[in-house]
Amino acid sequence: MDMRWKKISDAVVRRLPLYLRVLDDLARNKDAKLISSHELGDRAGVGPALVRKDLAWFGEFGKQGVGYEIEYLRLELRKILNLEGVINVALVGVGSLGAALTRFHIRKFDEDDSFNLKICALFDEDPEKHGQVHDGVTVHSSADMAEVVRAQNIEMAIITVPAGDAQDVAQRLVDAGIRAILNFAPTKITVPDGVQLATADLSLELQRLAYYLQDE
Amino acid sequence: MDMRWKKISDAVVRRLPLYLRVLDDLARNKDAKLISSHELGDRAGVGPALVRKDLAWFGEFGKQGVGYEIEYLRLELRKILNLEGVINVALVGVGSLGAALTRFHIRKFDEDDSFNLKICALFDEDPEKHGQVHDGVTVHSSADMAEVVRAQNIEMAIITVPAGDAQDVAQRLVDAGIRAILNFAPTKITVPDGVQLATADLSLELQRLAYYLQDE
DNA sequence: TAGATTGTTAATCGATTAACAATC
DNA sequence: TAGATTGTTAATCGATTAACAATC
Repeated sequence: MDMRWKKISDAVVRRLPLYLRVLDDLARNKDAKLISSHELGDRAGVGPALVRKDLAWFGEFGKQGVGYEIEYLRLELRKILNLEGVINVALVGVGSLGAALTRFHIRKFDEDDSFNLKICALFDEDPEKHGQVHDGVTVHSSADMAEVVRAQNIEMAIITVPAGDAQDVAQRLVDAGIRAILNFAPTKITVPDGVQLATADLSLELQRLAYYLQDE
Repeated sequence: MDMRWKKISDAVVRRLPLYLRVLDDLARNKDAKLISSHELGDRAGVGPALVRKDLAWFGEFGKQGVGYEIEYLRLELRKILNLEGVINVALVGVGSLGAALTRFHIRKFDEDDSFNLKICALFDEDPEKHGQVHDGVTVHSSADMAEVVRAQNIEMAIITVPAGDAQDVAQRLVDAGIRAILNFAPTKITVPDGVQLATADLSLELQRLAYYLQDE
């Protein structure tokens, strides 16, 4: 059942959530039962051949001459992405950004049935914040990280601490058993092999955009 | 003076802010005067050959047998990235996320001399918010967008409105003369040629991370 | 059946790495 | 000088696109 003997490239994995989002939208609106690689590609911003090649890594989901059944492909993609059940997420650093992202996420989780990532614990160094509840989620001491992660079966974490603390927090998360981290702090952090790291570094993005503002 | 006859690939441009950050850090700490492509690469997470090749697109900045002068390369990179002067940025959608990002950015702008992107106007549909001031920045009506953008010489924008409004807002920003947009809304938006779009789509990133949590 | 679209292979394109002459 | 490191070319690697037989 597991098609992953040939390691799938991250370039492919990055497009799967894009496809899933298109399918979720179509399923919600019940516009149609079927979709071609051409239309799925158009909506996701990807070429039709690439859509077919990406999906083919995981199996044969379409019918020649017909296309892909939206609801079926949607469920298969959720299986592939490991999004069938709820995944519990922790957030470390309850400053204004951390609190805002918590609200943003809890809202998305509540409103969107197909969004299965749930922030279920917050951590902060500041003892003043311990016990606070933000959008229904309790702030814990960073000292209790390992314990809370285990007790609440947390698998993923978001880092929103100041840049100087990010590497240290990442290490503590890894020690607590976390294997996927989304880092908002504007600094490079390193994690051991086997731990996945995603970066949301706004400063870098904005600086890149500045390049394109010149001349032309 | 302009080395950009051969269009530089975005893969290259994305790494320049990474190099710049390393150089900014080194310049601040005055650790050394010189750096080799090997060490710069290590600190930026890039191979040494690639560092040299990236820089070579824009000129010859190093000395054989010696390396790169940190302060000189830093200033050259700032020129290349168009970060010599302050770039004015607008933010549209003053919800909790927009407000938090504003605070985050204003703080970084104030604290870090080498960070030249300044949020100088906020926009929101809600008339209740017009005239509010967040971290020293005033909230304007979206109806006044074109006027404020012109008056304050705004070149870049950040979108933090709900997904359903994002495409519409993007179009209005483009109409107002904005040529670089960072989109936080969890939806695909399209912009005309010549307008640069960066995406900070947390849902997609988290869903991608979920993939790597399985098995192994 | 005729038309459409998949899954897959081959061709192309682009990005990274290795190697090395030039030279500080 | 000897050792080190650049800038650049050639080789490799990987990802995307084109093409098409299979088949619904």
